[in-house]
Amino acid sequence: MALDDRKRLILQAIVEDYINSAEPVGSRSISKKPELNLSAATIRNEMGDLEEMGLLAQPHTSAGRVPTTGGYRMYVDSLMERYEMTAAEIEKMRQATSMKKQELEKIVRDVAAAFSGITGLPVIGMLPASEAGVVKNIKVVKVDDYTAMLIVSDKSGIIKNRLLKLNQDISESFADELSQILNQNLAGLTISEINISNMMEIRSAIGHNFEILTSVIELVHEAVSEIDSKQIFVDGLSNILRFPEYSSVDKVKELFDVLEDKENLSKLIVEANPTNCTKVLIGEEMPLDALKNNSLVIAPYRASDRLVGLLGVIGPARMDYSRIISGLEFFTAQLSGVLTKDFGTRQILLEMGKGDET
Amino acid sequence: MALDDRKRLILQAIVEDYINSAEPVGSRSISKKPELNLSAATIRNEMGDLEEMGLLAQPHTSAGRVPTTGGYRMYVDSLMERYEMTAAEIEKMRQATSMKKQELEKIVRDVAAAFSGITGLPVIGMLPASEAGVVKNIKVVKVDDYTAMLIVSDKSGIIKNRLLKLNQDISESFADELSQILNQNLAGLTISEINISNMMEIRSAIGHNFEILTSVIELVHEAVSEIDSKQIFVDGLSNILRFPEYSSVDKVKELFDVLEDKENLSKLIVEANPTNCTKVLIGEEMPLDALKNNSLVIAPYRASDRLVGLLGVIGPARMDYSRIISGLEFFTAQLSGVLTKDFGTRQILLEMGKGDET
DNA sequence: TGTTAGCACTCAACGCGAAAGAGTGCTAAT
DNA sequence: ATTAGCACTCTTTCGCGTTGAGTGCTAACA
Repeated sequence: MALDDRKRLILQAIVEDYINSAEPVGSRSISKKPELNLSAATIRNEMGDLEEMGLLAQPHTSAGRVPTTGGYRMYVDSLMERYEMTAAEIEKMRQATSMKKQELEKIVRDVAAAFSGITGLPVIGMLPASEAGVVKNIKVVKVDDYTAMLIVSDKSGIIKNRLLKLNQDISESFADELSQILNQNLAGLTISEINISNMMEIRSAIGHNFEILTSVIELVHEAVSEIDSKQIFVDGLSNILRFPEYSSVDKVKELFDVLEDKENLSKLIVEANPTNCTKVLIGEEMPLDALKNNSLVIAPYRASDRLVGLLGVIGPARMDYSRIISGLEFFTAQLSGVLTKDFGTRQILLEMGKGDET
Repeated sequence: MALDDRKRLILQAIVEDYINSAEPVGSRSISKKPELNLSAATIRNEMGDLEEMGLLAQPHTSAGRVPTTGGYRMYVDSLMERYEMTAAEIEKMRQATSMKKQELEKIVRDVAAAFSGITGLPVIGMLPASEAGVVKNIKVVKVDDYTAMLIVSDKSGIIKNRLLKLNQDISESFADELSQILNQNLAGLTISEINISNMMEIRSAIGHNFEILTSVIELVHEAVSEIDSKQIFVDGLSNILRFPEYSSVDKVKELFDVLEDKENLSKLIVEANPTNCTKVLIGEEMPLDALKNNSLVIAPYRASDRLVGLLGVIGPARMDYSRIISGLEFFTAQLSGVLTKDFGTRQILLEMGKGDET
């Protein structure tokens, strides 16, 4: 059976009506729309056809129709119109990205919060996973009496730091010396290569003050592993409570359990694999059984053509795809723009590492 | 009417039964307990008395009794026995605090997560609010080509840092120069005192490179304001979904709305004001109407006698006070121990500031 | 041949009342 | 002072008829 223009219009109308109302839509309410001038009976016939094609379903015999996963898919792929963001939304976005010159993590979190506010849905953010986590440079800086800061940068330009609490005061020159020793021994190594044997070497190089060394190694290791693991977070989780889909606590718990488990969530995002463009996972397309009634829209953000991280929106399958997709693409584009601009031509985040400096 | 020993025993039994079952407890189930050898009828008489005293209430005439706020209060203040933490719980705690030598924030977050795991309740953590946020020392360190790190420490020893992305490479000596200029102009000032006029002064001191300066000032301001505002966070929020008290989404939303609003939450915590010991707010004692069915247990943690921050547990009024209170005191004591030990005799966090060094 | 009005049919949702069950308060006996 | 017994109350549950939205089918119509 062919999906002619009239069927397409009807399907679109049904999907959009359902997205708004959350209630199965009947033939009468569609026949009332002025754009298609048809009686309820005709609509009913068409609905029957659409159901046969697997695009619609009935919760029960005497109910209206509800889009199936396939129906939403058809809508998203070829029916819906692009939503234009309002001036207010654009303004909100601008504000979230205007506090420039910050760390990547803070920028992304701010953007996620703003987007969650606009969509009224939870937003998932993923920060870059570095490649291999190769230590490029380590620096120890005296900050205060009894406190030094350890700054580790890796080859991909990510920077992590840790405070180092000491039992005794150290001189600035000792900090410099320590920096040098650490760099000589650890620069160029990956996290897995930093182990007891390096530690021994460094210990002998220092020759004294064993306690500081142990702490330092511990902290370097910790900082590097943080670089190594991709970070993931969720903002605006409680937004979903507004949807009738989550009127039962069991449903809420099901979703929360997935979203609070970073491991699982990370797997989900990676499986969605939005390598180079916005990806939409609808209902039954979701890889986790617990999420079969939800949808995920996810898109990458970049800094001059290189993938940096991901931003996603999760919600009921009955979400406003048009707004969400347009919005997400707008936001990731903005984010990419900010990152590309702010971090200069030779990207701080992306630079592959050339010379060392200590 | 006096609260004799028998009444106390009965009240205790009722409260504990209700904490376990979440259902109004009837006279029969209490009379079955071997420790008080009484018939249901006798228990009923006593229950009537306890109700008259405002310690129990009936949801409706033919239901069992439920503790009132006053009943819980009596239980917490003078009836309950101290819960002894199990070896497994202590081990979990030990692990959470064993990754020492970290930043305060990370330690507290780890402890909160561990405690949330043990209690199965949301845990609220509050990090120190500094006094006035006086800048003690500012340091600019070159980290990488095009990147420098700005490290601001305040008089109370809190340290914040910001990455500084540059359009051009800078030399280490320029970073040092910048550090010196910033210190000369900003050390000793509070956040509100750092404004346009200082900025002008510094600008004239540098004499060139206006763009870097603007960013630096912005970041200093940002870092100092972060010191100035107390940080607050909630861990394990989804735990509450397990309780029948939150079987309706409205109830969940009510609680979530309060806990997601950091402003409100902060006010709540401050009003609870657990100045020097564990404080329990029960049901109607809660300052917010939306929380009249919840309770909050909150306790301070310290570093050698000086208040550092707070840790709290929030949940239904029907919470296991004995476990929660014992656990929280154990945890805050551990935390205080770690902080006191790790940060040396002259506390890094608490030191009032003596000399400067650049 | 496509469209529409009419109508019987289906099924969830709602409201109502009877029955069950848990627990109480009171009274009288121990 | 305690307890057994009993009438009473009130929620919970279940069954059941009613309602109403919406369908599918058929026959009339353009």
